[in-house]
Amino acid sequence: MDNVKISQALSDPIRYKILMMLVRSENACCPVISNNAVESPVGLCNCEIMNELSMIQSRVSYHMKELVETGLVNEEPRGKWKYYFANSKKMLDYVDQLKLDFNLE
Amino acid sequence: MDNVKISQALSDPIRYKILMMLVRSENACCPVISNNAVESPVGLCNCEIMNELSMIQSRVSYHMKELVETGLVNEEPRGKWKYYFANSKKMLDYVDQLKLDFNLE
DNA sequence: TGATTATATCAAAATATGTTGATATAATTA
DNA sequence: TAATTATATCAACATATTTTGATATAATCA
Repeated sequence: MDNVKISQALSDPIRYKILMMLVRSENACCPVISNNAVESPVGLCNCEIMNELSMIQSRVSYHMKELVETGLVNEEPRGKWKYYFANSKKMLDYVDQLKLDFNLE
Repeated sequence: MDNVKISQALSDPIRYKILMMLVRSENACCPVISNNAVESPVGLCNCEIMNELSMIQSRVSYHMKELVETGLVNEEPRGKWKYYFANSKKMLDYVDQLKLDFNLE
């Protein structure tokens, strides 16, 4: 089921942290202009996540791919960068399905 | 973090299904009296899960241990049986934490 | 154009997780 | 008490996931 796949995506501490970072970056009131990505400062690119979490590049790529594949994260290539955005809709769907499956609330 | 551990518990299709079974068994309006466990028909024992899912005994034991360790499931030994109960409180805590971490609603 | 920069992908290795059959423990029943 | 039943645990194996370093691709910059 879809919720099992999403749980699996959330079950890695690095991916969980990355998701939180994406959410925060999108909710920042005054988005930071970083890495020359001036036009659209929301979202984070591979290299920003890499620096933030002190991870090597291929490791970041791997985890971002996992997140994108579940639909929890959307991507948008911009020049030589790739920007990532949390997909709140998907997260809400996950939560709603949990409520149904486990009779919550 | 706690939510990562819980996501990991939910990331196995068998465990996810078992949790749903426990929730359903507890919400049944007319609990089924099964397997001689007459006094307290709610909850499910190892052997019932085993039969229901056609799994060998050690496999069920393994998954129940995982679920109990996260707190998603509580156990109560009764005679030679062990009964399991979904812990809705824990599930709600999980959902609430998701909402906080991912800025939902 | 050539050098640089950002990301993707791959194969190998490391690590973690799940499954099985065997055996152990402990309560129950005959 | 002996046989039966339910569950736990263990070691071996199978499978899946994560990490790494190397190499490839493609956009940008000088």
